[in-house]
Amino acid sequence: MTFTYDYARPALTVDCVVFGLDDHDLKVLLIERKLKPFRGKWALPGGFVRVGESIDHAARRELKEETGLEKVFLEQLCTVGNPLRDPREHVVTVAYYALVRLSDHRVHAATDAAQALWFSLDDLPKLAFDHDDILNTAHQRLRSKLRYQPIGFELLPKKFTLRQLQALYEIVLNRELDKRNFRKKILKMGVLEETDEIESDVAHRAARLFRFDRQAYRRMTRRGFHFEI
Amino acid sequence: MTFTYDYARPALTVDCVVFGLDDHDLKVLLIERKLKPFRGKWALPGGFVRVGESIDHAARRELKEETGLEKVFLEQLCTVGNPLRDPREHVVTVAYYALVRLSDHRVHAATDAAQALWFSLDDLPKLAFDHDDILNTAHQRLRSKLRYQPIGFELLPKKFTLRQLQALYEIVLNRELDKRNFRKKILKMGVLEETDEIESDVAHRAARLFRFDRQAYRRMTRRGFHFEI
DNA sequence: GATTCATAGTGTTGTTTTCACACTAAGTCG
DNA sequence: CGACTTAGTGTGAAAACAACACTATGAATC
Repeated sequence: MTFTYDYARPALTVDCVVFGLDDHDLKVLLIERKLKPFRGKWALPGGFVRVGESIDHAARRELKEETGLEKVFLEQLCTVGNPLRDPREHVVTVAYYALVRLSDHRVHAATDAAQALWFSLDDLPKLAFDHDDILNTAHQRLRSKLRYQPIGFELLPKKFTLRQLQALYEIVLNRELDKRNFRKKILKMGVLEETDEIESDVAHRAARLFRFDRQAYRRMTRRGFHFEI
Repeated sequence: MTFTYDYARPALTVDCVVFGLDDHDLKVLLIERKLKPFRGKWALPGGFVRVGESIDHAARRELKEETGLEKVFLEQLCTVGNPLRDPREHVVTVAYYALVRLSDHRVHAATDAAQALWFSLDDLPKLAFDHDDILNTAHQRLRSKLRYQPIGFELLPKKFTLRQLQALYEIVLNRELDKRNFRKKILKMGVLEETDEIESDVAHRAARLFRFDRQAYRRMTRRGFHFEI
């Protein structure tokens, strides 16, 4: 079956920059392409948008199909449509970025992906298409957005210690923060709820666990509160 | 002539939210649609992306064709692709926003637009498609971006008084600012260059004219400087 | 040419926020 | 019980912010 239109149309795809955090590193999920063009090269997971599905849906679907990831925090990044970015024809792609904690997800390649692997951000292969550019844009966006939106909590367990939270900010922002100032600042905001639990299985004094209070955050946001680290 | 593909493709369009500033008001440029669907309704200027042109180019081209505007500051806003947003078929649109000073541009409707008119932001008609949503998103983005990127200068003449600059911020941010604090803050940044001219044709003491020093701004940005009003 | 009028232009002070910095407390491990 | 590791806490100096009112200049009017 084929589809015929009165005017030529660019193809439309979605691509996902998935950031994953473990205890020390920020990584990004890439797939090895099974098909031409760029067969055997590493690329962002993604694929064609189907008629009748929203682009957000397409992004989630492709991410799940190719890497097995689902139910992740996913946000639109930008759309790139240089007509020469794909050697075959004019392909416009809507890029998304996602945040996950590595320990929560097992990835497994499927469909058009020969492999799906986490790469450290400072040890990346050359990517297919203009995916390097997209990845850089996503990394910058992650850094700047982390500072004024509480998206970092997507990268942590439900309950976490302040030390974990601080480490997250230090890894993504790539600079050290002062422990006391950090704690004062984040606690004063009132978006963290102290639980009565402490971490376990540590070989030293256990730290208190906190939880992000999304309700409080939303309430405060409506009243003009501005989150910022 | 027709075009045939193996898989169905959504149509791809661009739409522009053009903000215009006069001395007192922030306005937005709308066109009256000449064609179905929503014939006779007001909408954002925009149209189909052609194969072989970049999406930025498509946005500029459509804006010029339908309203006569060209050489404006134009930046990508977001992409919306709900399959039901257009009653005809699945149409994905890349939205842009633009900033102009009203006095610099005469608009004139053409091609698919029966009229092109500036509307005050608090007196808008109901728009075609989901253009209300796009417009709201653009307005929010303008407000927040104005604070931490020096895009406001796009809305002023090359040389301007500090009073004009402050008025711009007050109009877009919709709150009053203290004259002395505003002047101190913006001058201390060092991104304004004082000219040796003063404004003319005013019936009172004339104010000094300043110019935005883009070079200085770029230099400082590379060194980690962070613009913020 | 004196007066009026409108806007330009300027400083100070108290408050808040930021930043730099070091020790004690608690729990584990041997 | 001593050594080790991380949790948890406060203070002071510097910078940024917010609130606030008067004098200076030039044009217009009489």
